[in-house]
Order: sequence, then structure tokens, then C-alpha cells
Amino acid sequence: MNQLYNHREIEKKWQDKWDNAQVFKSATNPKNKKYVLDMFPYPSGSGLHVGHPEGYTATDIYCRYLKMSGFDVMHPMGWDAFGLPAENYAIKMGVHPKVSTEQNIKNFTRQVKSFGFCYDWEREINTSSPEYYKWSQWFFLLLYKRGLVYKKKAPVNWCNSCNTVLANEQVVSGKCERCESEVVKKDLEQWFFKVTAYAEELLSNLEKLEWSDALKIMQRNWIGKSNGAEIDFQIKDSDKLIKVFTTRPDTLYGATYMVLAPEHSLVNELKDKIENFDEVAKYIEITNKKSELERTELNKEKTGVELKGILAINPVNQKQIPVYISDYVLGSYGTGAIMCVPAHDERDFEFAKKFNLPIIKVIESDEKFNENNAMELSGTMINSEEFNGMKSEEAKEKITRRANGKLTTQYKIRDWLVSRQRYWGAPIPIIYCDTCGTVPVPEKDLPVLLPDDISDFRPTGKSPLETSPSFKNVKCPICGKDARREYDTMDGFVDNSWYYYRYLDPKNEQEFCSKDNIKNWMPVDTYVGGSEHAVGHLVYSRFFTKVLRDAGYLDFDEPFLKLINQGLILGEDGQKMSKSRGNVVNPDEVVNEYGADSFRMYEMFMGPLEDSKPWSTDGIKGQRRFLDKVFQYFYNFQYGENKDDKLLNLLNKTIKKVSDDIENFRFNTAISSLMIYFRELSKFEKLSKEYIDNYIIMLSCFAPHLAEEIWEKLGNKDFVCLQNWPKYNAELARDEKIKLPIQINGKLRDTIEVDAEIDEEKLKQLILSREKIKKYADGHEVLKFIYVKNRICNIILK
RNA sequence: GCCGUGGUGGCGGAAUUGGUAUACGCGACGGACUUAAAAUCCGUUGAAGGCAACUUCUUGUGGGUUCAAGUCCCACCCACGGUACCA
Repeated sequence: MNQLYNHREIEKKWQDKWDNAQVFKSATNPKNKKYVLDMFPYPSGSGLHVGHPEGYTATDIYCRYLKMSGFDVMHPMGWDAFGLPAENYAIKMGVHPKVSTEQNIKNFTRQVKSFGFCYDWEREINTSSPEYYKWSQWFFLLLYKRGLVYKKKAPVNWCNSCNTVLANEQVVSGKCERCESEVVKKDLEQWFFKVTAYAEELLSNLEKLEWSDALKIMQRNWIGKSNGAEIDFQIKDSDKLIKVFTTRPDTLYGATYMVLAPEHSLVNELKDKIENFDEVAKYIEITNKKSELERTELNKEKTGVELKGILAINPVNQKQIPVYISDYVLGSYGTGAIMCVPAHDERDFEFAKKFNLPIIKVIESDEKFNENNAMELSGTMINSEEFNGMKSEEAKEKITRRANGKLTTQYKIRDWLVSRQRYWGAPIPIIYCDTCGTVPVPEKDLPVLLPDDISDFRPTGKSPLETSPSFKNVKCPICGKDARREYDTMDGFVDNSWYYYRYLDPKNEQEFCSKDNIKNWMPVDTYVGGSEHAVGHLVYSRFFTKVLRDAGYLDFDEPFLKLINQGLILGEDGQKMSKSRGNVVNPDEVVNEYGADSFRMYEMFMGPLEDSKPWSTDGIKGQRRFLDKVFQYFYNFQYGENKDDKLLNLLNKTIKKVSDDIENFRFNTAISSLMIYFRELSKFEKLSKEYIDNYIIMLSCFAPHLAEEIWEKLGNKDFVCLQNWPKYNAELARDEKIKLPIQINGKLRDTIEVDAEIDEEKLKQLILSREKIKKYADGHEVLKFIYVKNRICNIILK
């Protein structure tokens, strides 16, 4: 009689039991700590995506394994609840963001809990709660105190649909990462965090992290370090200078013109001297109207306008060269102005061709130099007076000195724009007083609460906080006179740049986290999440940690030692899951129909964690089938005294394989070995405890509910998740007899079972006397006999 | 364009890091059970040829190194991800 495995009953039962017994509570005084962190989710309105439990199952298996192996594990979960998605959802549904966020968190909690993950729920955090965002505001003040926050009017990314500014990291190929509308530039006064102050360290410390090379390279490119020189060009008949940054000071003798970014301040300063200012002004206006996307469009023909009447003087040879403005020069990088060497820079070359500017070669290289291209390699100097004949690399420093320039370094990374003209975020803790100016809110007055007396959260381009009378007016903390608060709120990324500290001390009202707790648990040993945060969250978190270190709160440099990026789970059609494609898989339905254990097993079995892979409903059925068989087998099983050497050998191999695989996050092959062992195991009716218990313990990481149920059925006390992880015995895992493949001239012709310790000469005799081999070998001379121990044998015949 | 990752059966993938390619799972086909279907169980399953034992071919393409290549080297093609005139 087949006994059905009732996942709904069993999973609920064990989740409650774990809860009541508080088995996943983390230690207060860890000796042997491991901090395993998941990227916490945005509690969006659409509920959990099947991609979430992929990473969460991976860390869950790992944590269960670590616990059973004797480690004190920190494994928390929480909600990244502030930010645009939560607010946009609330506006759409016509409710207060607080209400919808609470609903969503409730739903997410139910969903996450349905998988039986071993989180310590007492540490749950919610970034939109005042107890949490008080400390986000405190971080703002800490940075302010340390000179790492400033307010500046600057051209910033503006999303016309979300009606707010965006950080560079939130602009994806010229579009808003949230709503995909085109992003335009606007001149606005905004708050920035000075991430650039740590650019060099953010770059150099990457080396000591156990992150994938791909991810490190992404960060390296984002930080974008370039070594070069700053050189001043005097403007003729003026006391003004054009300062340029170049990575190729060696090409200075080849500079035939200069270009300023259209937004460069010199353009206005030189207004009176520019003979064609009308034309120039028109060009600037057209540029301003362009969206970021249009301006950076690929293969666009170069445009620009000469500043007539303006000439710059090359500091090395006093040559007078024309000055242009063009949108191929960015105002935000370097000095916003460049010297142009068309012979040795592709973009300058294109521009020079179009405007008929002279092209002077100053470097020769062995490589062939096509007349339709710029030669961008290094080589030997020519046309450069006393530097001729010198290696160009060597000339860089010498020419810089000759030009009175200085060697410098530039980074692509920009300071982090943190102001948002939206409601659902932590208010920026700043007060504006007519007498005292910009005044930070005193720490004792934190948190600055989000006001409740706002009815309309729709984005208008100005923060909705401005419409709240209770929020707006405040007394100046210094002089006590009437003042007003900053209306803008902070980017949600501010909240999630430090959440991994708060988990360690979530109820502390005096500090963001006590020093003891930081010492006990940080840094994070293993961090798992999607690669979409490669340059945003992961850069900001590293920045926050470095600031905390310099402020004396901690003594390490990096928050996340090891990082694993799980791949995307695609729809059954191989495309990215989306509502419009109709290929979204709802985890609730899957858990309800097949159970959390089947879901967990399936997602781990799909393939390597890091890979993107398509969902398959048949695939999850297969896992359910396997678990059914396991349940079936153990349902009526009773321990006996029976032993079997072959099975014991396989058990020890399986323990080794599964342990290694879990430590390296290779869960697909771990499950495969668990299946292979079960196939052999199930051939026996009775077996002694070790064949069974060790197996159930291993299985409990992957299918914890089922494993507990079987464990209990077999009459065992206590939870299976509190058992010790099995140790493998190398002696028992070794094979005495091995199957050896035999090749003749590299082709497989035979296999032979031999003693593992057989010596080569004996083996050779044995093999050459075999009928199958004789058939090939007779009449041929054996040129070579290759034996790779326990691997293969290859006979080379003449 | 540049940078990165990857191309293995009908599908997801495995391969001890240079040593029996296709483990494990899915699907498909055949059989058992059933009035029938589902579920379950047993068997077959890279391709081609042969009644057969067996033979030949096969890891994106083309070369190379080696006793031996999915794995190493060179060239190319394709897919995915990142980036976007960064001077």
C-alpha cells in the first residue's frame, strides 16, 4: 500500500516545531562564527519571485550544514522596504505607502517562511520603520561630520516619469532602471555622498576579496582609474587658462585644437571675446535639450562649434590652436576640456576630419598605421623637438614637466547623489535657518519622522514633504528662530548600505550596532545575491564600511569577504520572466502543489547556482517523484543489524562528495550523489543505523521537512537539524578493486577489473594476455605502455 | 566598439581539472498493472551502419600540441551579461 507524502501537513508541522523550539536562534557569544547573508528583498506588491528562494535555499543548505558541523551561524532576514518600487505600487493602488508596505511585508514573510529557511526571525528588520531609519539618518550625520556630504548644484540625472533625480548607478543605458523612461539632465541643487574620496581604496581592496573575477572587473571598470597629466593651456590675450586632463601627455606636440564641453564655465566667461556667441549659445541650447541617450548615441557623427576669436597656446611649442565646443566632451569627467591629438585619438581624428583640422603625427609604431585611423599605440617620438627618438612611455613624464603640468589620476566613479524628491524614504536630517544657514539635525532629535499629514504622494518634481505643514516648519537647533526642514528624502540605497550591521543588534536604541556585536560577527563571511547590485549596493556598502572604520567604529576594511551571484531563473520559454510574456512562475502555487522541499530540491538541482537557467514544471515533478520514493522507503522501514561493504564504501564517498559540494555551493551535483546513494540503499530491506541516519542528516539540508518527518518516524529523538554532520572515513571510501579502461592507440577497446594496488608489470602481462587485446596486438610491436594509476591504460602499437 | 562569461544528447546539465564524454534528472519509446486513463513499476534511449558480436562518427567551426583534448594553444563564428565618446 503506497503511503502518500502529505507535504502540506508535514511542512507546516515542522516549521511550527522549529519555531517553538527556537532551533535557529543565533548564539549570543559565538566562538566559531559564520555570518551568512542573503540580499534582502524589496517587498514588492507582486510577491516573491522564484529567483528569491534560489539564493535563499543555497544559503539555507549552507547554514544548516555549518550548524551541524559545529559553527555558530548568523543567518538573518529582513525587508528593504523604502524606495521607489514600494511607493509606485502604493500610488497605483491608492493607499498610503506605509499601509501597502506593511501588507507586502506580511505577504513576503508568509512566503519566505513557507520554505522552512533557518533564519533567526528575532533579528528581522524593516528599513522603513523609524527604529531603523533613525540610524540611516545618523549615518547621514556621521558622513556630514566627516566632510563626506555636500550639497551642490550640478547637472543630474532626472527621470521624467518618476519625477525624481537618480544616481548614476540607477541609470541603465540612458534609461531609468525602474520605469525605463529616458533620463534627461537637469541642473539641480542636490545632496551628495563623497564616494570618490575612497575611490583608490575601493579599487585596491578588491584584490583581497573572494569575489568572482567578472564582478571585480565590473567594479574596477566602474571606478575607472586612469593615470595621466593635467596641463594648462593659456588663452591668447587673456589671463584665463584651459585646464585639460590627458592620459597621453606624450602626444602634446600633436595637439592641433582643443574642445570644451558645452557646459564648461569658460564659455560664458569668454562671452565677450567669442565673435560667434549666438551660434555657440544655440549649440549649447540644443545639447541641453538632448536626453542622455541621444547625447551618447552610438556612431553618431561628431558635431561642434568653433569659438571664433579664441586661441589657446600649446605650452610646449607656443603654437596657437583653435578652440571648439562639442558634446563629445563630457563636462563631468576630468576638467571638462581636452587637448585634441587627431593623429593618435580616434574621436579627435573623426572630429578633425569633419572640421578639416590639421593632423600631426608625433609617434611612430612598428604596427601598420592605416591612414583612415588614428594610431593609438605607444611607440617612438617624432615631430616633438628634443624628445624625438625617445620612447613615448618615457616621454609622458618629461613632456608633462616641460609643459609645467602635473601627473594626476582620474576616476570615472562619481559622488553618490542621495536626494530624492519622493515621499517614501528617510527624510534628510537637515534644517535651513536664515541666520545660521544649513544646520544638521542634532543626533538627540533623531529620527526625523516622515509626516503623516500628507494625502497626495504622487511625484510632482518636488518632494511631497513640502506639502506637510507639520513637517516643514521647525525651530533652528542653534538660534531657536523659525526655520524649515530639508524636504527631500534619501535614496533607498542609503538604507541598505548598512543593514548587515543592524541585524547584529536590531533593537539597540543607543547605537546602530554595538561594538561587541560587530566584533563578534563581522565581517560577513558569505554573501549571496543577484549580480544586478554589482556596482550600486556593493560599492556603497564597501564605502560605508570604510567610513565606519575611519571613524573608529570597526577595524576591518571590507564588509563582504566572499560573494556569490546566483543566476537568473528564466521562464519555461527560456526568456526572462515577465508579466507581459505571461511566463511568470508563482512560488506559492508551486509550494502548494509540490511542496517546499520539492521546490528547494528542484531549484538546487537545475544547474550551477551562478548560471541562468529556465524553469521546468516537469523538472520539479521529477524531484517530487524522488522525494516520494524516499518517503515511501522509510515509511515502513525498521533498523536492523545488516551491513554491506559496498554500500558502506558508497556511503563514505557520498559523505565526502556532498560535504565538498555544499562547501563550494555545488548543490546540483550534491543532489545527484544523494540520488545515487538512495538508489543503492533502497535495494536493502533492513540496514543498521549508520547507513540510514547519515543519509537522512545529509538530506535534511536540502529537504528539511521531509527529513525531520522520516527521522521522527524511525523513532529518533530530537531534531535531525540538530545532529552532527557525518564524518567520512577515507579508508572506507577507497576502492580495493577498480575498473580500468584500456585503450589501444588512444581508442577504448576493453575494460578490466583489477586490484587498485597492482604493479605496472603485472598489469601489462594481464592485459596483453586478454583475448580482446590480443586481437589487436598480435603481429604488432608494443611501442609504449602507458599506465596512469587508477585512471587509464593506453597501449601504443606499431 | 571595448570588457566579461559561455557554446556538450530532444531538454536542464555531469565529467575526478589532460585520462572510459553524455553521471543525475526530464522528456520520448516499449512493456507490466488497469475496463480505460492518470499515478506507479520494469526496460530502451548521442548519431549512423549491422540479425549479431561489433564498427565508424560525435563536446560551436577550422587548425595545432600530446600516448591521450570537452578540458591546453592559435584563428574564427554565435549567444548572453556589463559598459557606452571617460580624453
